[in-house]
Amino acid sequence: MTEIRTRFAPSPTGYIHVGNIRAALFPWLLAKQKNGTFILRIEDTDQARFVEGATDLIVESLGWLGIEWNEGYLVGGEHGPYIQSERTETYLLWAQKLIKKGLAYADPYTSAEVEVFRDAAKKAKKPFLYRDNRPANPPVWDGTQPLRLKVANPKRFTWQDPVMGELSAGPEALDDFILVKSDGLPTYNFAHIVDDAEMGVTHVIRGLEYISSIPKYLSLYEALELEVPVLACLPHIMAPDGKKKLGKRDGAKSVSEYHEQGILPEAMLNFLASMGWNDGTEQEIFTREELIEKFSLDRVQRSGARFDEQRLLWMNGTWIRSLSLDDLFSRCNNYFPKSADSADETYKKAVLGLVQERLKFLAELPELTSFFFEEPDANLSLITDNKQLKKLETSELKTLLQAVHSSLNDCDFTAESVQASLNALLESTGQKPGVLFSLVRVATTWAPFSPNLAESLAVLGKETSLARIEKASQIL
RNA sequence: GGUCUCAUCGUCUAACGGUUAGGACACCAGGUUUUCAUCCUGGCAAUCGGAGUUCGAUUCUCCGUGAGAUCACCA
Repeated sequence: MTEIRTRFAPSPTGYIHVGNIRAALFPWLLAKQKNGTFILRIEDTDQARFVEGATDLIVESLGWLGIEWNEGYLVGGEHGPYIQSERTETYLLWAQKLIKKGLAYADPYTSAEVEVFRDAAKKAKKPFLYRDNRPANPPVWDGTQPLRLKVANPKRFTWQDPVMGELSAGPEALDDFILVKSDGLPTYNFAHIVDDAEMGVTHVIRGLEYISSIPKYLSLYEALELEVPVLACLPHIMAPDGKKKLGKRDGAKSVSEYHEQGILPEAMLNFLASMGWNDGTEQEIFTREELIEKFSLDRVQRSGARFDEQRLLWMNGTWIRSLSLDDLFSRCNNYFPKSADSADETYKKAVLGLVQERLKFLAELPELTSFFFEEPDANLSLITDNKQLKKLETSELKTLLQAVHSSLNDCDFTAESVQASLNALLESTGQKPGVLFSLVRVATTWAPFSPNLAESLAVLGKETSLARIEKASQIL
């Protein structure tokens, strides 16, 4: 059996957004599953769109998700270099082969002249094909003109896509496209085919936007006499609101933005994979090992899927809850509120333990926990708007708080003993839990919602809890 | 417009041609001595339309319709 070799070949034109990261995920899963090789290749033949630092961003995003490559950019390999701008000699070699065979020729026209052809075709209501205007006697290519493929016999191509099934397109889809630009650099159309062949790529997996160009690639493979790898197209991820392909213009977030928000890489991987793929069972949560084990191209969905952030958040929440406290804590370094900087680790862990089950993403840690680390500002509307507390007179509230204070004063402040004291107060004051517990909660946290009361007080400690209750009874 | 592709709850999806069309997210209601969350229970909700093949069609075929992609010296 031949080794499976897949690749991700991004262009360094900006950040990687969540709409196109699957073009890395799926080929990586396949390579991992088959003990094959996953290659990272940088496609930087468009100088105009090159963005400084974009490559680092790509590397960082892949690294965060744990999509590691064992050949290619930075790690090297037998088929390098893995940056297209460093491979121009190779492309020129292949271009010369085509010229010798009479299958490539210099384009003598300026882009303005080509534009005239295009307009003429439009006026005649015919689709524009460059090959209809092919020059009879093209000049010798000197490298300053674009080099075009000569499609010798336009025909219908039929091919097998593991995701989409049998695909075909007629000769109208074929044209004399540009192989080498007048700047001497190859086009994507040319370079990626040469590279995939030289690098021994067996499965080309990419977004659906390439599907219309595949007949062109097929004609080039034929001209180059190269074996055609498996060509698979992945359906688009659509914008959450619209029905368009998710792109940066529709506000597609970068992978690193989700990283910063505190989405777990496990959740992101799980979510991305389960958009457009499932194993046929009712399983929703997959570990990365399970994904590697179970993934298959023929179970990839054929239609586009909308990016549903709520579902991502749900999935992230379940992943957060599945982590051990220590593991979760190790990931929260940059997410605790500023006021927690001076707090000790044991305390921070205890706080984290209280909110673990309600955390949907790490960046919401401050709003959930700040009152554990700093004195909260009193917000009396929490009492006046509370459907239980607003029924009581201020004096009654004060009396209650004083009762709580003195009762808790005799308590050793484990969660159990705090609960026991509060329960006893329910008896002695004759108040309903809805009143008493809400009051204590507000007085100690001044937050619209907070974790389990007894546990919160236990973590807060006797001194702080009593001081806050005391202070609250003065403010009222 | 040409070419190509797709089509099941609001969303993500399952269903050898035979199921009361299943699950999950979201939403709604109830329960877990207070809030938010978790957890549990229940509820709402779908096969784009029309022909054909078949005893039987979400599934196969055709025609519509809708949606998307692509038609660059971008990838």
